[in-house]
Amino acid sequence: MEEFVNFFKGLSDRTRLRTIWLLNKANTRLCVCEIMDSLNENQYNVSRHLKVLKSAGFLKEEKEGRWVYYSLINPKNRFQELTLEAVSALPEESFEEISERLKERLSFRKNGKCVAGMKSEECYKI
Amino acid sequence: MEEFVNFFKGLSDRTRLRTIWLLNKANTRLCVCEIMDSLNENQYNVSRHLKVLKSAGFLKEEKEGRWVYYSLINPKNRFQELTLEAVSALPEESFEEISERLKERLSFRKNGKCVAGMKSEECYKI
DNA sequence: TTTGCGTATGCTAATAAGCGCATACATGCA
DNA sequence: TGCATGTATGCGCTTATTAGCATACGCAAA
Repeated sequence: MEEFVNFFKGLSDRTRLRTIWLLNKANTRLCVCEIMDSLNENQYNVSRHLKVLKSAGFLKEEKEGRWVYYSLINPKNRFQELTLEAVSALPEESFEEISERLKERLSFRKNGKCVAGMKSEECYKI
Repeated sequence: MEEFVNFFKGLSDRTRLRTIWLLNKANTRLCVCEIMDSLNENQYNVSRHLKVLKSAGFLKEEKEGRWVYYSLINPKNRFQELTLEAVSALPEESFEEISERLKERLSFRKNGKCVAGMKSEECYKI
């Protein structure tokens, strides 16, 4: 029971809901700095919310050098599956900004990997 | 956005998640005392959580004499629909107790209406 | 109109959640 | 080995959430 409550708790915060939406939209793993820039949130909060989402069973992480990539776990059951579908069904308009920024941010990848780092200003200066 | 977060917040509490599950299971409106007894929670907490759920957009209420009946609102969009489906997909075992007590409690209705009141002991003494 | 009963709510204390800041940790590179 | 950089986390503060208790509200029957 607590498990299910925690699953919903994961989505009960603006930053976390947007994070899940973003990862679902991206349909690929994202590193912390990419999420930061897409959501326009600072590093430590993104990192902390990612931790919450991970322990709630939404995410898995893959470390790669200095970078840590997060991605959605495949749903373990019908409950998780439907919950994530519900997030997918949220109106696109509510996430336009982060969607735009994600697209821009991903364009800086090289060979499918993040190379831009945290100094997002650098990216957008080019 | 806040609306969606609040929807998930509605399900982010044990009592509220069980309430929604119960109303969905019952497939009919339930009055506060029936929910109390089914969940084995006290009156003021049930009442308060119902208020939260109502303002989050889950429930509607119908007053009838001294009784107030709550029921699930028909989903307004695909998001709400899928979220409620997710709740339905939760494992039955986790809700066995409240399911049993609901069944028992509903058996005390007369003409489909609650007449037992809050003194649940009375019901079970018969 | 008084009393009983189902329901709602104000007050308070306890606990949890979230953020800002500083800093620690880890890894790649000079 | 030392430094730069991406990420994680401990601390303190503020705000939100929840439960317990007492009590108020609303309706109906006497």
